[in-house]
Amino acid sequence: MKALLNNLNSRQRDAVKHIGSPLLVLAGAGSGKTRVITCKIAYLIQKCGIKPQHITAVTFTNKAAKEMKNRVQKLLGQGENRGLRVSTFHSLGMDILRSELTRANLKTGFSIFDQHDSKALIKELMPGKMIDEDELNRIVQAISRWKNNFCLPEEALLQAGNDEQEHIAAKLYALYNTHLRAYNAVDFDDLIMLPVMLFKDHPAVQAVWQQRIRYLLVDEYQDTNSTQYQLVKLLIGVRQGLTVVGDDDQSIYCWRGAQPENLALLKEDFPQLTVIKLEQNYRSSGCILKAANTLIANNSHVFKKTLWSQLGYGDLIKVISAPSDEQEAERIVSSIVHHQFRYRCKYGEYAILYRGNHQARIFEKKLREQQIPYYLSGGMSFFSYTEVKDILAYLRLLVNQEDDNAFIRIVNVPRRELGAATIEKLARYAKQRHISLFAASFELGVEQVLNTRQVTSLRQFTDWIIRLTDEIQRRDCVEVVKEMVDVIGYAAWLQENSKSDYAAQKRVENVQDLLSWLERMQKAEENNTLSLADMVSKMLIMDIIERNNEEQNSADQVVLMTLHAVKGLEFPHVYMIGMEEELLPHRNSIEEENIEEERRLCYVGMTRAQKTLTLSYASKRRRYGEHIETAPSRFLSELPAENLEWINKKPQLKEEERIEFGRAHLDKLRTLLQ
DNA sequence: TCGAAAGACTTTTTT
DNA sequence: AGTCTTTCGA
Repeated sequence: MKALLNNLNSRQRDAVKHIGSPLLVLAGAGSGKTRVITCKIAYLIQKCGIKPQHITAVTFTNKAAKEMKNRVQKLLGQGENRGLRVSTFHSLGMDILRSELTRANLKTGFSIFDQHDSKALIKELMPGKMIDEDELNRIVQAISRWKNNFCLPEEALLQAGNDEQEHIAAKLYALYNTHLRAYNAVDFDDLIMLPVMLFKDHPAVQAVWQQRIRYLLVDEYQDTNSTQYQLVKLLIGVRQGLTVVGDDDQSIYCWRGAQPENLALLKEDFPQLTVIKLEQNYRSSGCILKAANTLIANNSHVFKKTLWSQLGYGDLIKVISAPSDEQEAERIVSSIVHHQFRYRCKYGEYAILYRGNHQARIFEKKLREQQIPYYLSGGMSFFSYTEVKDILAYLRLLVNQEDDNAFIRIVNVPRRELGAATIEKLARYAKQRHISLFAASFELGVEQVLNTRQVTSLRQFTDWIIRLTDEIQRRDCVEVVKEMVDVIGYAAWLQENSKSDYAAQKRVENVQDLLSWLERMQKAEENNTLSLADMVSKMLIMDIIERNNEEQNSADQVVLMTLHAVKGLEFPHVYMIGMEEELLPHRNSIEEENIEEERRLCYVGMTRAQKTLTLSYASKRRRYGEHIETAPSRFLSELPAENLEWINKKPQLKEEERIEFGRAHLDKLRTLLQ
């Protein structure tokens, strides 16, 4: 215990020991916030006698949750963390819903729709044949925004007023929700919103959960949306057991409803709130930290804070320019090769960071040419592979036969002579009778709509599914699932439908990964009580790829990642590429005049670096196949010149650009002198 | 109903 | 440039 606290600085220690009232920890980048949270959990258990099952820590990503769990385990003795809940907001929401199915208006095995499913459903519901993709996206976003702001369809309709587009979206919102419920399904946003509704409607249920969670810790608080904050408030009630940790400078998720204002709002909602700032940075060299501070000083702030570091000044920040995106990649890769050779570093110490996923492609190519091992993060989620979605759709249907989306997805995969035309007819019939496609297949009425052959194939399929659901009850469900994959001949189907043998093999592997993950999940559960339904829902909100990360993390590979995905991580040597106007800041953000979030994104990237930081840009870039002239990012000119080292000579600026560049510097000097 | 080939569209970030 | 979609012919 002593050792536990001795490893902390005084501010961190205050944060850990503060129990009496709600606490807000404003933790700058690299100031040891995860350490504070994990130590606090250990402290609550060991020193305050709070049982682990009464403590819940909430994070935003499964990765962060996992990391936190591991670190707590290391601090505590064997078995001392039994019952401790460290989860994402979404899986906490799911647990709440599962504990109160009936009152939440759900049935066992409810499906979780991801964006793809949701989008497909909304598309179905949109009137008119001509569907404008932009409009669809707008509506999907609008609905998500409403759910994130805890705005019910009725309110949305009222708010829409005379705005025709909003009105249409609000109407669809209501319709979409009705259909979700009919499918016994919820979407991602519902996982937060429905628990809030549940608590509001049933104080008794709320009380149960308040008993269950006596101390709540929330990580990355600046990323919470309104609905999530409401959930936090409902869980806390009048009790004071709350610690939230956040950093308004690292708020980069406003576009999906995050409200960094929630940090300031805490002060109003909890008048007894204590605020502790963590400003000592343990990560980056002085030079990097100073530059990052200067950059972020250009943003407006509610909470002032200045990071400082006891680490040495370190190397200057390198700026590399290149005539084209291709050469940019070449220069960066060769810079890594040289550095790695000269200083005997591991490849795993380097990270290449960028704004958009597509930027990785060219770097992949160059790294492969040089035979440098790399790890590409993000891009494709494991669950977005068609083969994974297919098998998952089978599982969803086994668990929840009302899930029409799952039904449509796999009814003819592999081929069962039940093509689009047949399903179309079935769907029309089901709609008229207000029942699911699955249920419709058993009705006598379908025999009028479909021909004999179609009916036979259809019933063959649905009967088979029924038999399987029955078997799952009686036998080891993972075994049944494995057999099912064999029976449908899925591997052969993949072989036929892949472009190359290699691709087919990869896809078969993915399916096997999915199955072995199911198996592991089943075994991990103590008394083997996990039903298939539980496993499917768990799986849908957890990304398997994150599980494999562990192996990948320990492998010695250069990391390629988006600036969003890199939050929370650190690397000895960081390369930020594509430091150009229209890219960082992104052109859409420039249009929306949302430069501050882009600046924070840049700040997050810079503060990942421990020893060296290299920024690069190209003056010509390929976009949609054509060459575009680009300009260096304004953020480069916001950095203090004395912290930068231009590797290639500064590109010739046009006269007006040079004046602009100089003016920016003068402005900065002036503000510094004030 | 299915496959090949032309054509359209893409790039913001993700639980 | 690369990927996903639509179209046309069998």
